[in-house]
Order: sequence, then C-alpha cells, then structure tokens
Amino acid sequence: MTEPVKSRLQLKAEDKQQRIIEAATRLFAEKGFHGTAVPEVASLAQVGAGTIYRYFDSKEALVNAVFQHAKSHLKDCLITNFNFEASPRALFHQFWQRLTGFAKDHPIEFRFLELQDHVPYLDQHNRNLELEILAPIWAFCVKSKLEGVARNMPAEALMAMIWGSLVGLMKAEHLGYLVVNEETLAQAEDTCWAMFSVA
Amino acid sequence: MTEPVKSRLQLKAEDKQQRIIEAATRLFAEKGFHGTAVPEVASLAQVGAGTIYRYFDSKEALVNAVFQHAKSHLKDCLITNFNFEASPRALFHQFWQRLTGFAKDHPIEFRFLELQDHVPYLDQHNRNLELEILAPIWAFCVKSKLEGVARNMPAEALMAMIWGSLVGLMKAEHLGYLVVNEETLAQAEDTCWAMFSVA
Amino acid sequence: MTEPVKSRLQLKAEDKQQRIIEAATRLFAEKGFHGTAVPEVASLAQVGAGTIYRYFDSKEALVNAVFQHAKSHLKDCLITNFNFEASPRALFHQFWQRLTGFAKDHPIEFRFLELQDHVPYLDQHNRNLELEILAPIWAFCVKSKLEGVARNMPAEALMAMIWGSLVGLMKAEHLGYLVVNEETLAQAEDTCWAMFSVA
Amino acid sequence: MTEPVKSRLQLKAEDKQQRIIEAATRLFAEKGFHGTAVPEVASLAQVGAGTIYRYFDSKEALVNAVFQHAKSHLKDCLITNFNFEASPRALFHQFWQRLTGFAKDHPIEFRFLELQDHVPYLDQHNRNLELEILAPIWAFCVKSKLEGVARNMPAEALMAMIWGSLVGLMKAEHLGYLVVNEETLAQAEDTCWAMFSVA
DNA sequence: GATGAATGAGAATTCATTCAT
DNA sequence: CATGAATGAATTCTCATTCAT
Repeated sequence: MTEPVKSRLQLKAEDKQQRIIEAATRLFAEKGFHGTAVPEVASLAQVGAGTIYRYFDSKEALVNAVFQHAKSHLKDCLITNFNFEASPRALFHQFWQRLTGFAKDHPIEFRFLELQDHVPYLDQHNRNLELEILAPIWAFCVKSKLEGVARNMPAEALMAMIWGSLVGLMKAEHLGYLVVNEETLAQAEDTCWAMFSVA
Repeated sequence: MTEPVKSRLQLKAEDKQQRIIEAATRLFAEKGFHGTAVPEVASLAQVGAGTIYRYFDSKEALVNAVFQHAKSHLKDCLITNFNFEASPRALFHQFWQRLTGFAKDHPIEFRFLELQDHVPYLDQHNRNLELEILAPIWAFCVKSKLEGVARNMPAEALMAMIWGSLVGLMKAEHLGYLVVNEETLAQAEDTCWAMFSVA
Repeated sequence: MTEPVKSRLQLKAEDKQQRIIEAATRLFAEKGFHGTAVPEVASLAQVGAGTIYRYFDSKEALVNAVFQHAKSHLKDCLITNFNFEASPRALFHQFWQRLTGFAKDHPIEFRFLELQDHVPYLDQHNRNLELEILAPIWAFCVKSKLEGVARNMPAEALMAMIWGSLVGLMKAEHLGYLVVNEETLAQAEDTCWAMFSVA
Repeated sequence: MTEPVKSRLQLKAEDKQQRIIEAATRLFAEKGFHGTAVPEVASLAQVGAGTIYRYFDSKEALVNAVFQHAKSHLKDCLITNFNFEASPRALFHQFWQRLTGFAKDHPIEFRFLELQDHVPYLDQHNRNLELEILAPIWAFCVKSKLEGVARNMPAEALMAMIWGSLVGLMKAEHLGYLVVNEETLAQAEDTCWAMFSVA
C-alpha cells in the first residue's frame, strides 16, 4: 500500500489542482455553476486565472472534476470497509453514521452534490460513479424487503426519500431554521428507520 | 370577493406579465437563474425583450416575482380552506394530499422552488411568504407533539425531513430513477406518517 | 430592375453591416485576420463590439463574409457585361482594364484578397465563388491556345503568372518601391500581353 | 574559409537556435505571425518555451530573425558566385535558375517571404538586406534597358512583375491549381524573358 | 405601450512572457 | 543553461439592459 514516489513538482501540481477543486466546490455549492466566474475560483484557489486551464480543459471539465471528486469522496465514506454481515438495523445504523458523517464533515461537498441536478453537464464517467454508489444500497433495500424487514415500496423510492430527508435537514440548517447536533441526528436516524422498516 | 373591473388593456397587460412569469419559471427551473438569459425568457413568453423591463425592474426582480408567484401558489394549495379541526392523521392526510397535489399538478413550480436555495436574491417579501406557509404547519406539529401524537423532535427538523422526502421523490422521478404514480404516493404518505407519528 | 422596397430599419441594418464589412476588410488587409481584434473592427465601423455578433456568428464568419464581398465585387468588375466576341488582343485589353480598374479603385479589397491564402477559414461558398471567376478566364486562355494565339503552357500557369504580375506591381507600390500610374499600367499591359501571346 | 573553432556547447546552442528558426519559419509560413503561438514553435523545435527567450528577446525579434535568415538564404542563392559577365539572356537564365532553385528547394522560406508584407515588424537591418538583394538585379535591369535589350519600363516595375509571376506560380501550386515541374518552369522562364526583353 | 436592435461590461479562454527549479 | 508551469493582459464572445422607432 505504499504510495508511488512523486517528484516535488508533481506534488506541487497536485496541490494546486487540489486547491482549484476545493475552491470550485465551495463556490459552485454557494452560487451555482453559472453563478461562479472562473477568475473567482482562481482567486480563491490562489492561482492565476490561466492556471485553471492548465489543469482543466474548460469550466465544464472543471465542474465534472469537482463532481467526480465529491462523489468519489462520498463513495469512499459510504462503501469502504462496510460490513454487510450485520443485522438490518445495525446495517442501517452503519449506513446512517457514514452518511451523516459525510454530511457533517464535508458540508460543502454535500451541498454541492445536492445543489441542483447536474445532469446537463455531467459526463458518462460521473453518471457511472453515481450508479456505483447506489447499487449496494439498492441491494440492501431489496434484500431487506424480501426478508420482510423493509417497508413494501420500491427500493428506489425509499432511498430517494431517506436521502431526501437528510438533504432537507441539512438545507434547513444551512438556511438557519434549526441547528443539527448529535441529538437531532440520532432522532433523525430513528425517524428514517421508521421510514425504512415495516411498522 | 368580486374582482375589480379591468379594462381590456389591463387584461392584455396581465396576460403578458403572466406569460413572462410562466416562461421564466420554466426556464429558471430547467437551467437555473444564471443559466437563463433574459431574451430567452422573452422569446418563450412571446414578448419583446424590452417588454420584460416594463413589468420588472431587473432580472433579479423577475426571479423574485417568479418566486413569489410560485410560493403564493403553494400557499394557496396548502392553506386555503384547510380544515384544522380534524384528527391528526386526517390532518396529515389532508396536508399530504395538498402537497403532492401541488407537486404533481405544478411540477415546474415545484422544481423551481427546490432548485437551489434562492436566498442570495430573495427580498424580504418573499422571506415573509415562506414563513406564512410554514407557520400553520409548524403550529400543527407543535400541537401534535404536545398531544403525544408526533415524534419527539424539533418541529423544524420534522418538517424539513418530510418536505425533503417529497422533494427527493420528485427529483428521483425527474432524473428517471423511478415513476411516481398514485400508489407510490400513497405508500409515501404512510412512510411520512411513520416519520411524523410516535411508534 | 427596381430594387425591392425596404423599410428604414432594414436600410439602417444593411448600412451597419456594410460598415462592419468595410472596416473588417480594411483591417484584415492591413494587419491580417489574427492580427485584428474584433473591437478594433467595431470601433472603425462605429458600432458596439457586441453588434458585430448580431450580424456575424463569429470572427470566422465575418472574414468569410468579407471575402465573399470582395470576391463578388471582383467578379462583378471582371465579368459583368464582358464582351467575349472581340479579338484576343481586344479581349485581353478589356480584361486588363477591368482588373487594373478593380485594383486601383478598390485597393483595400485587392490587398485583402491577396493578403495570404485564406484557405484555412474559407467555407465552401467562397471556394465556389473563386471558381466562378476563374472559369471564363480559363476558357478564354484555352481557346486562345487552340487558336495558336496564346503561349503554349498550362492555362492555369499563365493565369497565375499574369495575376501574380499585377499583384507584384501593386505590392511594390504599396511598399513604396514605385508609383503605379496610367503609363506604368499601360506598359504593364504590354508586358503581360507579351507573357500571354506567342512571340 | 575555415570556420572558427566552436566548443561543443556553442554547437549545441547554435543547433537549438537553428531548430527554433526552422520551426518558426514553417509555422509562420503556414499560419502567419499572429496565428502562431510561441509555445507551438517551442514544441516543434523540441525546446522549452522559455528557451526561445534565451535566443530571442521577443516574438517580434524572432520573426525578424526568421526573416533575416530566409532573406540571407535567398541572397546567398541569388548572388553568390553570380557571373555578371555573360550576355543578358544568359544572365537572365542564371538568375531564373537560382530564383526557381530557391523556390523549389526551400518552399517554406519562399512562402514565408511572400506570406504577407512583413513591414510592420521588420527592423532596419532587414530592410537593408532587402536592398542588398535587389540592388544588383536592379543594376542589371537598368543596364539592359540602356543597351536596348530590356523593355522600356521602370526597372522596379519589371522586377516586381517578374518576381510576382513566380510568386503567383508557386502560390497556385500550393493551392492545388497546378503542378509546377521542370517543364513548367522552363516555359515560365521563356514567359518571363518575354516580359523582360523588348519584342 | 411594445419592440428588438444596439450596447458595453463582463464572461470564458488563450498566449507572450517570466522565473523558480 | 534549459525548462515548462504559472501568470495576467488581451482576446473572443455573451447578455442584461436601454432606447429609438
């Protein structure tokens, strides 16, 4: 598991690319894709405007990279070392922990991913990424339904509603309607379990 | 409740204003505020570009009008003739019916309202509107909690999650992940009631 | 032969388009396509920079329009009412008169047409135009060869050399190496006839 | 005529400078001065972009160097060991041989020299070079005129037309209108002699 | 009032030139 | 010396807004 050796130059370049992606994520999340000017991104990333075009072919390529980055991050948080052997409730807890962990630790990426459906400018790679994340969750839902644990409704609908609940919660916090602390998240988990499981 | 008499000219003007708002709602919902050009709106509304500025001071004023229009519409659908005397479950059903009715009958306005948080360019009037809609719902939640019917968590959180669930559902449908028919909506109502009520 | 009636608006628009083409012709002739900035053209044409894009899709579309305009103009000067019934020498004289007339009366268009081969950005329409001009001249050359009047070498080569002679003459004048007056042009005609005809 | 001894480093440097000039000649000839990016030149010359600025102060200095190089080359081809003692026709033949030799052996430099009048960015040195080449030819023309051999028109005009003929021929070949082979060049020589000499 | 052509400020993108490595 | 990543000024092009008709 040793990282490949990288020259100092490569490291600096990666650092710069990283800074550009972070700046873009923040600004796209705050103001949307069309609402953000490329020089703004450059300025926040502390690079020259032209530099962005050394790393990304166009603004559209940049937003795709940002999306891929955020989605990969989410995927890592959700899927890596996930123990699929536990009981449904424990699995659900595990899943909820990871989801809220991502939402709390990376609020900007979370907001970016939900900002608006990015469909118009997403490339195929990013759409595949989307499916890679959803597939194991979908499998869990279907299995739970067969076992009579999960509520009898389309898995896609259930997933959309639970994800939507969390998004709603985080958006309400962002808008200042409430504060989401550990206790709220614990209550929200119970609420979502109530959505998921049969009465 | 009689409408004031209006000259034919005024009617034509209202018609024009109406067409502009509808066109803007559709385009803002599809492509976002910054992604939509004013002449595009004019073209879809079948008016001259300059005409828009006879009715709205600026693009920002237009989006605020669009927002106000959609939000008023939502408010009408939710609150008008609402019977607050029924049982909690019946009230919830009533509320759900109206909410999904709005989402299904006016999908474009629904999408517009959720597209992105419109905060940066919303004026005070629109923020007040938001509260006018939320207040009675909030009161219902608090009352239900006091009666031991509703789940013991902040009313704001509960409302955000339920609204978020519906948004998630509609967004999933828009993205083609599922089809939302009457049956799905009925199941979703049960699911949301499970969120709302104590076990 | 009456011109179609045009509204005053159309006339103004044509005037503007005309001014843009004239300005572009002059600047492209002076400084080349890549050496000319679009706002420079706008400024010389006394229109706003954005206006150019109401009339032409892109800078490339503009240079094509300029080319087409200049080439059409040349075609008109060369071909219109040309009397093909005269003797070869008289025909040659007629041709020479028109060619030099164009070069002297429209030196900017003449320079533009010779500036550099415009091939990379010319569209099909413009390449066809080129052929329309050359075809009758080519036919005259071939006929003269068959009659034993013209020098026995490929018509294309002969045309290229005669046209090149005139270009060289005009370029030398432009660079200040000489002054091309009526006398010089008359001598040049004799010289070119000496190229064209058998000894 | 021994070359001065040069260190290996100097040789490498000259080699690099040479490669830069060759690359620049080719690209300027193909796409024009403004249409060619300095990094493109560097890439074709297989040197770093910064390296160009070690040898040339600016892009403008580079194009002047390219011009000087090409013009010197032309001068060498035309003037070196030229035998001015022969008869006018033989002299003309000699001159034509050298000119077409240059055009056929160094088509890129030939094209570059004719591409557009380089006046705006040419420095004094280059303008002097121009004169050095033209002077002996001009002298030959004048002498021939005095002897009654050459056509009675300004020497400058005659030179411009003959040079223009060759340029026209080469341009037509470049554009694909004809193929210039030895036979064509021989015919063209006769044609140009017909221009030059009195009937 | 209504129009849409015109505008110029501002957007995305390129490129001559520099400079740390 | 050589490099090529970095830069920001300049370029092409868009669009919110105005105003003559």
